[in-house]
Amino acid sequence: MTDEENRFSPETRALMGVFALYWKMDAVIDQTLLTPQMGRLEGRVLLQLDQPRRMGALAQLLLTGPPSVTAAADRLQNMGLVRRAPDPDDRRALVLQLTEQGWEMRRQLEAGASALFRQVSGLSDDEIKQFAALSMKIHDTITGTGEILKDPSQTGDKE
Amino acid sequence: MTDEENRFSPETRALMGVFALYWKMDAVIDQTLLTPQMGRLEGRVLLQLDQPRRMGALAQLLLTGPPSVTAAADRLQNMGLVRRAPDPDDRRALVLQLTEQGWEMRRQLEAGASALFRQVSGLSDDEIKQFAALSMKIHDTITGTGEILKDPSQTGDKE
DNA sequence: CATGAATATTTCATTTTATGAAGTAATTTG
DNA sequence: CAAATTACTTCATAAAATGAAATATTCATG
Repeated sequence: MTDEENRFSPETRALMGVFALYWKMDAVIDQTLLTPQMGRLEGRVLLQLDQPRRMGALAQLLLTGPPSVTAAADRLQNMGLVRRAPDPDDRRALVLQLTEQGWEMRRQLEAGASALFRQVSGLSDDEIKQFAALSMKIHDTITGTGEILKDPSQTGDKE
Repeated sequence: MTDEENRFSPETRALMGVFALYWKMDAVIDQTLLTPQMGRLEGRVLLQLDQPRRMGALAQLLLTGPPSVTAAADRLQNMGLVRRAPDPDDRRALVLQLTEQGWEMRRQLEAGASALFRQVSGLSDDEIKQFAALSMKIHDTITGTGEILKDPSQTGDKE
């Protein structure tokens, strides 16, 4: 770490790397890994579908509104990557699940992103492991709780 | 780390955390830290303006096209947060620099994001420092080189 | 030093994408 | 069983990204 960079707080330094990494990955993934008919949101939906999920659950996970999920699901369905199935527990609801082709696409996406991460991050295998451990901790905090903020209006309910 | 999560490669685990963190931060920042008239791109421009930068340099840093930077600069200028100044080295070029108000806004943004990071990451002070060190390494690899990819058509030139 | 090619930015038209309000169907409440 | 709520979709609208062309300046070259 250079002196230049020491003037930033640890939090800021953490964010600088995360943001740079995300934007770089996002741009390259969009250009190389995603088919032209597939936008960023569709990619994110694919990644969340490691298990069947309800449309509403996806909207909540992706921090977006139901109409966006509907649109993304439509496009993915047209590409044959996902299928809408009725939710046995609630006949209003639909679960989105990957087709065989969808799994293949998702696998490719994950593999491509992993390879890209190695290239772009420049970390050694050992550093990647360290980074992964901390990163996973963050992941669990975010997905596990969701209600970190003090303001109750921000804790997941949008309507 | 749970057994559940062990089935993912270190690279994937690294990315899961980074993506979750980014999306969460992005959403909350947009809702709370940015003024309504200010979009995500404007926020990113502000963060890059720790020093005056040319419009083109910003486009390259932000991985977007010149028209987007022009539009963002227009909006920020209308809010009184930035100023366009002629580049002494090249009369075609303009450098964008923060006004006093812009610095204040940027400071707020950085402080707000840092505080938010503490909350959502759930890491201890010590873990934050570790994470920051690795994260900064990634940051330097990305910003320092830019030409990591093998394919020459992807190494920064868009036209 | 004049001319053509390249570069920096902007403008404009177009397409994508996100957002909000209303609509339909099913569930829950009382 | 009626009213209120919830899940999803549709549609209209607003916001954002993208590409092509225009202007001004610089650079390369003969």
